[in-house]
Amino acid sequence: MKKYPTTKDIAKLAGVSRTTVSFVLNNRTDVKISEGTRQKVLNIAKELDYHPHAIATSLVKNKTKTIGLILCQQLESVFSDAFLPRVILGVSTVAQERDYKILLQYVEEATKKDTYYHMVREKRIDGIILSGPRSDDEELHKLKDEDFPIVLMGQINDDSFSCSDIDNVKAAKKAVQHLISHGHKRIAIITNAPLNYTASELRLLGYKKALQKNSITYDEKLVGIGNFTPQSGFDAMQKLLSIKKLPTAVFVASDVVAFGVMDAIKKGGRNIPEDIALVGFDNVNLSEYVDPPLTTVNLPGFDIGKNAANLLINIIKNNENKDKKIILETHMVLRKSCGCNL
Amino acid sequence: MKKYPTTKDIAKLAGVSRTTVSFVLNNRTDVKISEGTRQKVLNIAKELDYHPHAIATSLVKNKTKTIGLILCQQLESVFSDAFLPRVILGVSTVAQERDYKILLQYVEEATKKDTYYHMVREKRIDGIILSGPRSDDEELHKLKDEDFPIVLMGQINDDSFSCSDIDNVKAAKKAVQHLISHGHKRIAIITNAPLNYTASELRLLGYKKALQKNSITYDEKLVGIGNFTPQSGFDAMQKLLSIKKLPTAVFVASDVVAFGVMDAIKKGGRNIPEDIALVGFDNVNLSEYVDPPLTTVNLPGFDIGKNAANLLINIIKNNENKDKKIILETHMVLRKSCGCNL
DNA sequence: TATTATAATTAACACGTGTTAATATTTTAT
DNA sequence: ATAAAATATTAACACGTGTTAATTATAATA
Repeated sequence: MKKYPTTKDIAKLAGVSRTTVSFVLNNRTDVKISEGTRQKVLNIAKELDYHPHAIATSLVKNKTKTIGLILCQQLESVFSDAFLPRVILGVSTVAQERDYKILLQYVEEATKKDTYYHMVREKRIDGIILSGPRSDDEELHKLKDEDFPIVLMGQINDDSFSCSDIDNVKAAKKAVQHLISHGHKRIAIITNAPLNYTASELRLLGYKKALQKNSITYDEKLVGIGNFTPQSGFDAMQKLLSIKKLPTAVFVASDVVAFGVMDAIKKGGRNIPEDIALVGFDNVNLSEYVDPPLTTVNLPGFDIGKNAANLLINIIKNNENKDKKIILETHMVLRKSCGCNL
Repeated sequence: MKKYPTTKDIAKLAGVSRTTVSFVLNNRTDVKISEGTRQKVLNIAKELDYHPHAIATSLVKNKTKTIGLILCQQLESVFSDAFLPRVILGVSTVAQERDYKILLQYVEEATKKDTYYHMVREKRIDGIILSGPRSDDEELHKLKDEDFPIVLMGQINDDSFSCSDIDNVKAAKKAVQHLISHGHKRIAIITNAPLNYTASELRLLGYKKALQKNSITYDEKLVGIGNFTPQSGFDAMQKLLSIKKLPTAVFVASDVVAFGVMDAIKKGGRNIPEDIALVGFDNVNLSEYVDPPLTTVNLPGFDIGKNAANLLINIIKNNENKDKKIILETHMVLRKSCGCNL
């Protein structure tokens, strides 16, 4: 591989010290450099196509200008994740704007021991964005105790963390309320994930609140548990179809899971929305194209990613409290599956 | 933030030199260390919870143990990318196994000037995996000239690059052949992307080859151009539906685009596969759950990612030629949209 | 002209690590 | 007991940068 020029090379060619070169290249206004040497250095730097050695800079400045993006997920869910690309894009966009790099790490729930904590202790990164946080994550609390900059995408039951998220309770409540406004009274829910996932728990809570507000009694038999995949939705729906008194509507807290649900309903010989109305969650790119088009709650992945990155970088630069929360509002996207006449 | 211990601290506590500490921690077998001091150093390191400073190590070793994952995509296509998560997972899995980190960068086609070339020159990474390479990418050729380790995910018309890919021609040919074996003779194609994308061009070529082999004349009117999104498929299909003599089958070189195509066909009042049979490409997670389930070509994203990472790391470690290619075979996933009776 | 203030430059150190070559210590052979 | 060999340890440098404090060159003032 090619050997690239250093400030030493520039200094030698310009006939000045390395210190002077450093001052010029860093535009230090507090120290006087004659315009002559200044231009000489800049020209030579340009001619050599000089790029500063980021590693060396990191070492001396004790800052890597790199944020860790930690993705905690079950392996299974990765393959049906329609959300990730836009989140990454959001984080990436802001990072690029603000001159940060992204170090990416997948953490598989099962294998996880010392994983991202390592990256921190190795001093490779200045802060982390953690997607899919878990309350029982020891590494997370260890880092928190060491006062390391952290932003969660999602939330846990500890209010002292910064996070970028949506209001899951409100969003779910709104979705169920919509079904109720269509006249439904027997409404089932199929969650996006097991209930130890905070988002899943909160969406279920929103469901309950909507029922309560409309004096509909909560019936545990109408609760199915999804697991990120269409298959899990298919299975949960089949189970629901086997109970005596069928629900007339289902709130599925994930579009991807809902696709499996739709399949199960059709295979069971029922029509959507006539026999069973459906509302999903996420507004995945394909929801518009399934049959019937899926009414859903928009999950602004791009913005969540952007907010997380901005928040983290602010914290790193000490411009922000370490417990600030950015909670986005969501809106519903009305299509045919809920029974709306469009 | 906390101040973490260094080898200096260990040395002081153990009453030995920093050099000795370094020898012990690096398990240098070529240099003799008495078992006593050895244990003493190890114990203290453990007690202090010492982690080596990766940045400092990088500087001295001139190796970052980090690979760049460069994602060249149009912004638009990110939002309907069902492929990315599994690719990332593949790369990540291997990287973790082989003790490498991943530096992620999105490169938007439009904005791109000096982007990932910077990362290289800053010496942040030891090699790159480039997804969505373009033949006219100057940065790419500059890096190549500098002998920098590169692996492409996809291919360009320059045989000297290493790559991890599938045989697009063969795969597309097989897909079209399948439609022909169902008795179709008037078969349209809707591409996954504009034709300056290599994969798109190659799949079209496979389509042509299948026709040729079966003595079906190629008709340009039966070629639609997709653009990653369902919407583009919808539009292209509507155009196809407007010609006099309709095709009886369509090969859509992307499942996601195919979802739009299906929508257009249904809205046009035709049935799949009775009026128009369909084969897709990618085997996206949802293909199984649309109506009818989509017959498609399996695109092994996870393995492509794994192969790319393994290949790159081999190149970095000088265990591999810089022009090695790993081309995976694909298989078809038969469902109902092609007319198969399952 | 001598003195002071200001502008321009640099020597020397720091960051945390790996490595080479030299030195100190112990063991073995004569 | 002494020389030689083997074992154990470390001083000193290197990686490429930023920064402080000191030095030199120039301009302004008394």
